[in-house]
Amino acid sequence: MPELAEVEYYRKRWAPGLNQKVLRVEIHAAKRLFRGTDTALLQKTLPGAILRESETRGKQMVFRFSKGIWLGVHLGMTGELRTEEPAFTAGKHDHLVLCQQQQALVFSDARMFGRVLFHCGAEPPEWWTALPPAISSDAWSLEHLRAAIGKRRVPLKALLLSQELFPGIGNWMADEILWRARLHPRMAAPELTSRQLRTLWTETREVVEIALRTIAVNFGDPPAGWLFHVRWTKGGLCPKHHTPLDRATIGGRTTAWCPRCQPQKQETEGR
DNA sequence: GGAGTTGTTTAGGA
DNA sequence: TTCCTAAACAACTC
Repeated sequence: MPELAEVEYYRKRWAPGLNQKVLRVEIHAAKRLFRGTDTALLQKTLPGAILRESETRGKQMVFRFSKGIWLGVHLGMTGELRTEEPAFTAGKHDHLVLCQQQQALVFSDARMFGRVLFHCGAEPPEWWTALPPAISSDAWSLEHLRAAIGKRRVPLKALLLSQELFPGIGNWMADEILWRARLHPRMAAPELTSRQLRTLWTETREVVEIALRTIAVNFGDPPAGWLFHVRWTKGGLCPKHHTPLDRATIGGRTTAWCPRCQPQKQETEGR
């Protein structure tokens, strides 16, 4: 489910556990969610540690504890965070449970495309520091985007799904951005006029900003009139012109677009 | 029963 | 080497 705004929403669901000690850890250590993670160290170190703060970057979350502990969580396709009663016992898909006095912090993920990372030390782990600049940050400038895209020939849709370039963007947000920018998902970056590139940049930031204002707060829907509301429905219509949406697999993912707003052949739209 | 799912990673081809 | 694509991962819903 989660793209950046949903990730932010789930991060906050563990907020009740801030400044409280972890008493006990339940873990399905053999699951692939923990691939590459030192689960023995996690189980040994986390009890007694106090949850201090948390942060998201794109789809990646980090929870920082006392004792220099960094717990990374990626939700994959079906992951979610929630809290339960302190005496909660882990169910089939509850792969990590941090039991505290007031509540249990639960990470569950049915499909297990998610991931848990663990690091212990004064310095932040490489998996956190190496993340690209956030779309809402000053560093994610038009120049940054132009340079990062380079001459890449892949369809725009595939570019938008690349977490290096558009951290936190996923399938539905990519479609939303291209629809608002009036760009066909199969266009390639080198075909864009400088004006179209600027529009792509502007609309990316706009969609991210609005999504964080709406979805991240209470898991609400994006505003009315967004493609989001029609992109999966059979016979979905463009919110602007009520034109039937086109659909195809682009960049390996199901993509919906409006043939009228986003024509395959872009007319020269001036400079 | 088959197809499809808001995500990454990797093997292998061009 | 670099860039790109398709398949794989796994469980659930329609």
